[in-house]
Amino acid sequence: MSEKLVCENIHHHDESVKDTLQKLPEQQTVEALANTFKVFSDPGRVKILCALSIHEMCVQGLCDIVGMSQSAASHQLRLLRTARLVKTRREGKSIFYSLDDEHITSILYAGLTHVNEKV
Amino acid sequence: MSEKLVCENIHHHDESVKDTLQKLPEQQTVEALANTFKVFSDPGRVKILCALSIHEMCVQGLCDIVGMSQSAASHQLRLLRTARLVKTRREGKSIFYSLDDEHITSILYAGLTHVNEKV
DNA sequence: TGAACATATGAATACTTGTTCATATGTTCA
DNA sequence: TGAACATATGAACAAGTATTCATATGTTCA
Repeated sequence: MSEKLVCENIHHHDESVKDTLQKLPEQQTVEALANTFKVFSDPGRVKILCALSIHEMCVQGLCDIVGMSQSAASHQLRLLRTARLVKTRREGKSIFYSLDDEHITSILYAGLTHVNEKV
Repeated sequence: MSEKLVCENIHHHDESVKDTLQKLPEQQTVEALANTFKVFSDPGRVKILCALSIHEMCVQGLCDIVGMSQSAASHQLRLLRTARLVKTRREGKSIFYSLDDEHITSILYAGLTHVNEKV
């Protein structure tokens, strides 16, 4: 495909590539990683996750907090559920959402550290 | 007032919302967070970042590693540069990319931990 | 039972994003 | 200087995504 682009003086350049390719995570893992981060890539969802890292919350509450319509929030919550980032619990008419495990918080924190540094 | 009793349930809900709203990061921060994670939400970019966490690399090398066209890689690299996740260094005709700081690796690791757990 | 409430879902739409193609910029070396 | 190489960029298009509107499901309580 891109043979034309392959560098002529291959020596150390090619070595680095080979070496790096070996140490790289598998394609499957890379895709799972990207998919995980994709869930964190929307302000609404981040806000939901932050809220849930403080307190479990019903859908109405989350709507109030993120300023989203009930429908929009519900769609996003389905995404979060599918990604196994949140779990639910029914209490009467309401359904309470909470984080599925603590890794989620540590991902948020890792991001926060970066964000705070760059300001 | 007698209505207070009726409102008791709502209050409980409302209290959580109020409390959570206070503890929540600012809107600005939430958006910065989401934008940061958005950069990690593409398999190509994740692969690039993983590669750079192992070794600095020129564009050609990155193309080989991620299996992207030169143009596509370059566009993605601009994104990474704009997000201040990578920095560049020129050496002759080539431009070498490397991670801008170590937080990036820790974000990747936080994600990896989650991904590995869910398998 | 049915009315009121809480949440979920499907379809349509407006918006965003990644890639490609063509071309431009910048560097080296003969 | 010009030819060859390395990288960057703009425009266009295809694919993905978030929201809205309308409606469906499921729960409680009178």
